[in-house]
Amino acid sequence: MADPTRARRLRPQDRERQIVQGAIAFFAEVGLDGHTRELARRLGITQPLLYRYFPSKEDLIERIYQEVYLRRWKPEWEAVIADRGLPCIERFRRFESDYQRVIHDYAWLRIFVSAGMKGYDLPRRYLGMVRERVFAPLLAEMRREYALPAPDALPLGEGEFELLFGIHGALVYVGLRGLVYGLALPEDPVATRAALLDSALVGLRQAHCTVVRRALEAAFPGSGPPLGSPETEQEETHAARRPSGPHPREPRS
Amino acid sequence: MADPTRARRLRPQDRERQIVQGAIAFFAEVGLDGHTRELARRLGITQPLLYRYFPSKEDLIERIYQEVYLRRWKPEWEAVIADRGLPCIERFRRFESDYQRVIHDYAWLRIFVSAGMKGYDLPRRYLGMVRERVFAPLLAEMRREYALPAPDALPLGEGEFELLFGIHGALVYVGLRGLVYGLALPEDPVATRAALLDSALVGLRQAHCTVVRRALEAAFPGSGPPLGSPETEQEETHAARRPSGPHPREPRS
DNA sequence: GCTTTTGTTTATCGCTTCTTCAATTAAGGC
DNA sequence: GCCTTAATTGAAGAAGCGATAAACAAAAGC
Repeated sequence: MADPTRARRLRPQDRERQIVQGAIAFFAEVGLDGHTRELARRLGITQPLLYRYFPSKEDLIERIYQEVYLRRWKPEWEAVIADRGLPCIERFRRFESDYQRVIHDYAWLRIFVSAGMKGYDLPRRYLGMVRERVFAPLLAEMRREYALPAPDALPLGEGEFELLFGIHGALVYVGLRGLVYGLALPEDPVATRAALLDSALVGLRQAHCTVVRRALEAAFPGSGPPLGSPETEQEETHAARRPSGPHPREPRS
Repeated sequence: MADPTRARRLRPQDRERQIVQGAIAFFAEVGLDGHTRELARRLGITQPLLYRYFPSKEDLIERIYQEVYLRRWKPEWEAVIADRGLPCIERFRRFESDYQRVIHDYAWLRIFVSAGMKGYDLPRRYLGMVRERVFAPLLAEMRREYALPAPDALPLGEGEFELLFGIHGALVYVGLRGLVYGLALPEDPVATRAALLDSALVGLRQAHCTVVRRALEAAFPGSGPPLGSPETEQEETHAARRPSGPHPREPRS
């Protein structure tokens, strides 16, 4: 007879999938400190059954990493960066547009943050991948497109990465505010991020050229004419003017 | 005789301060799920002594909120926003410059994130303060400076707040990467944020005018000439051109 | 110097944690 | 319908949690 308190007998493959999916939702909600007993209760199974499928809580979490982060990484992201049929700005726009759509996810963001808080190195490794596989090649392509020195002549600088991470962070923050800090999400987060992204991309080329030109000047003082073709030579960026700029200075730093 | 295993007898005032400071460092490191026994061990006292000073763990945490967040809020932040002797962009620059210096702190950021993960409403309330006490008045001042409709004629829109939160988030992300995700911090985080901020501020006025003009058009279709004086009438922002822009479109959204 | 006050610890309660192992029960093959 | 296989559970161990009460010990007052 059907005992409603007893879990239906499933094929191991199905049970495992159920556990993994349930664990993702559960740990996303309560953090990686969540208790296995509570997880089992939510799944409608007993707690020892979890240990039939995963030798330890840590193994289960490792599996979650595979499922949520490594499996959702798209090689296309690296491909679009290399696509010389598009301007670099557009390549970056497409990357962020899709990347943010993937990570703007309750489980993705919250487990990522929880792992960071617990000192696991998943977030460090993952963002390292973004940096090395996406941002570094992109910056090289931007150097090329903007007629700046190649990375082997002038290594990619921290400031260049920060330009990309800055835009990246602005977009991630939309999700953090809603999914971690508990504020109301924008009515249409995708459109919000798109608008933010477009608006930030406008000044990227200019800022990149400025950063590289300054690094170049620091490395080879007084060498040659200014590099990097600002094809629409607008006003110099605020940053460049600041030291002797027209704005009133702060009384005390 | 001095028993090295026994805690020195302190004035309650001193002991309390010691506990609070120790608890801030401790919970920042391990998260708010940290155990009171471990906290006591680090302080060199016994665990029940904590309960002499704080009736419960929750009370101790509440005290930490006072100390780390409410006490560090600066009324000057609201004052600088109202200072009509400065351009709005400069007011915002000064606010973020100092605000980020305050929150770019191991304990500040990590306890904030931990509280968010645990569903406490501190982060929600705190960011609500930033929104209502800083961003809302600033947007009103920007409307004024840029000759846009006042908020009582056209209420502040989500998109305007997102412009400010976008820049804000880009700066916060510098700290998150280092203090939560475990990546190497920039060599000089203050300079990094300053550069990021300056670079982002360049396009803010333009973007704000665009957002408001669009909201205005949505509210009162076909009413009058374009408002908001783009005194340096550069190219329209990418965002505005996008729907029929010259860039190759993505094959499938 | 003795007493009073109070900062601090020892011992413990009741509950929960992750994990294990033998017992139980359901499904599949013949 | 029985038997084999294996999915699931009950019970329990060892350790840990927040919190409490009584005992101890160091400083302060007379």
